[in-house]
Amino acid sequence: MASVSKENYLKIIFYLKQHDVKPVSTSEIANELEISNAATSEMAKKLSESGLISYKKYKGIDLTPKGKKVALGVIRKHRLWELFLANVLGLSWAEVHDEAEKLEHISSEKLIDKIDEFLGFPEFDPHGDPIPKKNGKLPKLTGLVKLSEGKVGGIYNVIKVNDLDNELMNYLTRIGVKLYKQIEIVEKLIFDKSIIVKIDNHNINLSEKIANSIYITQLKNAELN
Amino acid sequence: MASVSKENYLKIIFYLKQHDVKPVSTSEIANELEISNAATSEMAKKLSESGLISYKKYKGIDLTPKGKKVALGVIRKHRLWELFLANVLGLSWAEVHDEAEKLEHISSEKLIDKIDEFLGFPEFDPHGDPIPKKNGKLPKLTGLVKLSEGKVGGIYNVIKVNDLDNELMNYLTRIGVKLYKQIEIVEKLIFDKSIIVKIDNHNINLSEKIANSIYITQLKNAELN
DNA sequence: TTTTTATCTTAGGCTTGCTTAAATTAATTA
DNA sequence: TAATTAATTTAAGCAAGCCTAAGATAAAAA
Repeated sequence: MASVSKENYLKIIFYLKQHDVKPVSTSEIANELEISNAATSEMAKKLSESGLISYKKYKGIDLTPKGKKVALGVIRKHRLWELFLANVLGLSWAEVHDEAEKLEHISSEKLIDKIDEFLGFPEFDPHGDPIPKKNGKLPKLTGLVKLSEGKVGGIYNVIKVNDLDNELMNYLTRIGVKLYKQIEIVEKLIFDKSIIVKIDNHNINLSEKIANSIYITQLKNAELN
Repeated sequence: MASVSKENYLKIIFYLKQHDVKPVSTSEIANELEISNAATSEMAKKLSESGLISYKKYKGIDLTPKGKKVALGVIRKHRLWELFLANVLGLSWAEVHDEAEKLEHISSEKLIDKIDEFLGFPEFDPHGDPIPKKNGKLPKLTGLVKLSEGKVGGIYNVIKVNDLDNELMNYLTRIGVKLYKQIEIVEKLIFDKSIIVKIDNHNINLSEKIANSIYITQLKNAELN
């Protein structure tokens, strides 16, 4: 079992690799984790000895398949916890990250699987990021569409909300917009491009700006509703 | 913020003090935590310096009000998590303890309060132990009665199950007996002292032995049902 | 290509929380 | 009360993870 620190190193390496093909440098990691380069070099040696990363002095770091598996496991735990904390326990979207950052390291597989089951095996977390499956597979974000691009009469699932603006996030929470929430587009007003949607059987008017911040995906069985 | 280790010391000291008026000795703590006496002596010095315990060399340890508050906070977290894991996420009664042992140290007050709220501010955990309130008050176990002592027609709440036997616990879980579950006594059979109860609208016959392992408390509004 | 600069690693040190072994204090018994 | 035994504390040391400062290597500039 990797320690909390080791899991965090592996997680960060995984994230840094997503944006770049080159090996990750020790200083990039040090920057992200806000620790010294020296500490990162030391840890690189240890992780390499455990077979979790491949590392050549001065040449940067790559995850081995074993290390990638650990990283994805941690990310899976993080994202499932975020979703659970937000949708089940009602913590604000601003709070869930820090809490999940701790929970991801101490939750057993069994507990995580129970949470996964409780949530109905969701594919995306409150930020719209894909939740790794038990087998390590990452769901693909296909057909990501803005609410403003949906059709009148269509029933959609919220799968991502731009969390750039905290005030917006709080407002959305207040009116009941949360991940996996069902939304029906009742009417699109042409003169101000706002949209009337039905949430929890209430009709609400959302401005163009808000409708552009909510990403949706069509329900597989939308026709049945 | 006390470290994980320090929280565990304080928690154990609190438990050991419950059974005895005398100060707790360092070796008792060492025994419980399965560490050396030397480590305990060292830690005693530190906790004393932080004002969490009162400690005189060779004379044993007592919690200060400050230390007691921390201990009760940890115990509150532990017991709320146990109940949540068992009743909401469906982990077995055997599993919840180890999981809660980790969760208790990394959960924010806010998260715990949300769990408390989600559970409806319960007073007892899956083992029937009282859950400290936010203010540190411990609910009293008054009127603890065995199911076998209940009245025919009475509607009761399960508040404690003797978890001495794992097979029994699993059986009870299977038939739906869990903490805070409502149980109605339908009939008491005299010839074998077994009891027919209604759980989830099903009638089940419980042997005398089982009925003696389930502790109940009368619902305040039993007459209204 | 050589020099300079930027990046990375090693060396030595610190803190937390543990260990074993030795020393000290308290308790028991003669 | 003194001697023995049991309990407790101190001393020295170890591992994990961090730090700063110094040294080594690679990259960029001259």
